[in-house]
Amino acid sequence: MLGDRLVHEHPTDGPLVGRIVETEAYTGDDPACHGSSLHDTANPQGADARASGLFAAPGRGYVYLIYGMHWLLNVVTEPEGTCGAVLIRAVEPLAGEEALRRRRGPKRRDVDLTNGPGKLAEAFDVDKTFHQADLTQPPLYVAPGPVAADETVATSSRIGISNGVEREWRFYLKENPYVSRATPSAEKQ
DNA sequence: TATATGATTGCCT
DNA sequence: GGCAATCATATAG
Repeated sequence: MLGDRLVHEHPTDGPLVGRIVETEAYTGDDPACHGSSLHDTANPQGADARASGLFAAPGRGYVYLIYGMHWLLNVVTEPEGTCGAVLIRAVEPLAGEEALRRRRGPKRRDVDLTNGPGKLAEAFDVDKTFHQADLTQPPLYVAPGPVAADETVATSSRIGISNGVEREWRFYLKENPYVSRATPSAEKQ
């Protein structure tokens, strides 16, 4: 999904477009995944549990409120009935920057608009509205895009989790300045 | 029904 | 570099 475009045809701010430069993967047998407990135990398709969205059909949105203040945007990737999704952690603004900046606040630097999962969700006006929405159709969708020849896809362990840390399922474009800097040191290549 | 915790960010020292 | 904000979901009583 790196290089793909995240497009939000916003009703008042016009088209907002970002290039995906950082992602993380989560699946059902992964202790860091919200659906893993369901995977092991109860009925996975339980009606309105938060994590049930992870078992939806591929291409659906999985939007999750973390720490009571930030929305994280995921795209469900596994077949219906299987738990799995990709977290979009950072994008590079391609269009609608004025709107992104206005929503994020006037004193944000360019890079600070979208270089984190909570930041990009706020900038793109993504919230629970898009939970389980179809991300192959407007107003919010992902369109295929290229990775340039001079760009390097790097991997590392995932950020901000306490389980499954050993899995290096974070993918990002190494030279891109819009990749989140995570917590200080633990950057790998 | 009550309490603990997290796929984060931003403001504090 | 450290910590508070704030709420949906999970787990305990």
